[in-house]
Amino acid sequence: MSLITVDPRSRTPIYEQLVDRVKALVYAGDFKADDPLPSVRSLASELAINPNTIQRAYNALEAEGIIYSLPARGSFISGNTEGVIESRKNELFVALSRTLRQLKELGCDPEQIKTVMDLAWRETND
Amino acid sequence: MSLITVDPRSRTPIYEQLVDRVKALVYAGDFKADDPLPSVRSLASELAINPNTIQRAYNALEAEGIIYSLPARGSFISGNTEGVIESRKNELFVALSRTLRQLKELGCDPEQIKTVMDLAWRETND
DNA sequence: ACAACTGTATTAACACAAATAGTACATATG
DNA sequence: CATATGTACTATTTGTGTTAATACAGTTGT
Repeated sequence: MSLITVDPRSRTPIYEQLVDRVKALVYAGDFKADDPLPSVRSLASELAINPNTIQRAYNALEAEGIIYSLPARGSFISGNTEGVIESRKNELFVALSRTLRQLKELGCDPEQIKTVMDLAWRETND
Repeated sequence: MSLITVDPRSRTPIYEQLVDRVKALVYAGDFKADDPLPSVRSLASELAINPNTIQRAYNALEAEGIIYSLPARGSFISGNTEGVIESRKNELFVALSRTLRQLKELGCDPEQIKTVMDLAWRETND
């Protein structure tokens, strides 16, 4: 059974869910450099999805540098997961800054923000 | 000329853009309690958009409690902009917490996060 | 009273993207 | 050689967003 799952009832396109799922597995460390992905056909069969949809997702992932595909060989996680994760951190920093700016625009109390953030930080500590 | 604008070339649905735009105007204080919105027909004419699309956006806004509509009278900003803005703050706090949690999961340095946040906070000060 | 405007409702048609279905090719693997 | 791989292509279906054209009931201002 593959780690890759999908919700057919979601409003977000299946191929996009696949992209997000693979990314998440890379971020979580469940997928490491040069790990093999399920073949287009086997994953399609397992998820009861058309192979074309799987390939579309793999194409998008390859375009983003998350995976690479070798004809007649298979598809594999990028050898540079380090860079992929670094890019992700950058995205999150941008999101963080934007959210803070929006809170400030709403005239939110800086003390409250600090409190919430400290709480969120400790919330899920090991 | 109305404050409400739309980008026809965007991939996000027009009615959704309208919803987001009205919300943003409420958050920014440009729209206040019981302010009148453009009529369905006039806004449709001004933006060169079908009236049905405008009404769909207004329906969504009413369902969210952002506006209210009176048949034969017009559509107006909710009398409770305070609660609307408070809800928005809540959304932003949730987003903030989630982003922080994701950064932590990526093993990001807490010092770096603090630095970026302090920078983002001062970035757009008056 | 009346013309002009309001929100609302309905039905039909069109456009586009997502997804499916089916087939085919070239290549690697054991 | 049989099997599995990524890739390519066309056709079709499906759902959603958008437009189009009316229509109704109620208010507003003159």
